[in-house]
Amino acid sequence: MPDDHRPVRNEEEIHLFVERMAMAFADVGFPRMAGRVLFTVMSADEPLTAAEIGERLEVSAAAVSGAVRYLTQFGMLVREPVKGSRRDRYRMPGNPWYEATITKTGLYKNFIDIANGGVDALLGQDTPAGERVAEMRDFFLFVQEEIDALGERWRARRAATGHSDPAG
Amino acid sequence: MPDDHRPVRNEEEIHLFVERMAMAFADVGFPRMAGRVLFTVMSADEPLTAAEIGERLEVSAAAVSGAVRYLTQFGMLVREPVKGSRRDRYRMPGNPWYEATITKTGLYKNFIDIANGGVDALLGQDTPAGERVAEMRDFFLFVQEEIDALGERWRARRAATGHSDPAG
DNA sequence: CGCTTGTTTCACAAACTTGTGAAGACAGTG
DNA sequence: CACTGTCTTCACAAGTTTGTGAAACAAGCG
Repeated sequence: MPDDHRPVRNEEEIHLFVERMAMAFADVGFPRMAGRVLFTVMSADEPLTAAEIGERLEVSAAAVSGAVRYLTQFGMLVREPVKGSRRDRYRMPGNPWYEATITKTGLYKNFIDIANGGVDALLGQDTPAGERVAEMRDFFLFVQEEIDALGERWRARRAATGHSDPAG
Repeated sequence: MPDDHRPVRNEEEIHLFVERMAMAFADVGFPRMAGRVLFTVMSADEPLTAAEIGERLEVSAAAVSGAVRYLTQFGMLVREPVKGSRRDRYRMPGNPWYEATITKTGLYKNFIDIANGGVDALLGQDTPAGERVAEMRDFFLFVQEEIDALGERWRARRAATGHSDPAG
């Protein structure tokens, strides 16, 4: 028995964090179960198997299967076969997914394109309606550009505070 | 009959814009009908009555009622009683709602708070899990700060290109 | 090879969302 | 003070989403 004086994990509080974070993500369109799985793995010190994820969340294997398929598709989760076992392990990628998610998402790109169509349909900016839509488009355009630049500043800041830049 | 050579509105295309924009907003959690009403009013040159909105969208008065209640709550739509009539008119506010929506929304604030709870639950940043969650929190914190500053830059830019700063 | 264990797929059930019609409330008007 | 036109509320129906259990599938092991 190792003489281990570290405090033990408060699984209850951790689970609360997982559920809250997943819900916050669900509120902005992220699939519910995918969020729960994602943050379960994130809050584990070791990579987890599908069965372990299912246990911790008390959900079916089917639900886990669907969620990890979704998550690995976008590189938010990495699947690792375990040598000499049928099980796979799941872990967080080394490159933080949220950075790419926020900065590369093109969230506003969609708004901009549609708003552009609106300006055309409204015969340019010479009407009150056209002017309003054009202004909205310009704002989203501005935000999109700013957020593109933001990713660069974040990486610079992290490098300055002594973080490496690991790959997934 | 006025000798008016302006091209006429292509209502079909305009409606397409309304529906697309509403759907794009719905995809990020905005109520579907509220979006349709919002962009219908936005693409009208004159303020509209509830009945007119209902006609254009071919939806019930009940649906319009619910949507405008939602929208006026957040100042995205302004309700104006019409003198000598029981009808109200709805128009876009002078202060563009999207600016406040994006910059003041505290979208990331929520993530930050929850992630903070996660770091606590994970006993600080001394574990792999705690470190991961803390890094995510720091990123959202960074983004939130940047977006706060972004609003200021946008207003400065608009002022420079000769826009006034009207109130709602 | 068949057995055992773990994963994926699929049809379905439960829960939730969303918009409707109908009834009710409200405010000007004659 | 009833009438009329407008807006709001409410119960419900239709459509979605979401996760489950069961069955099919896959892969190591004896």
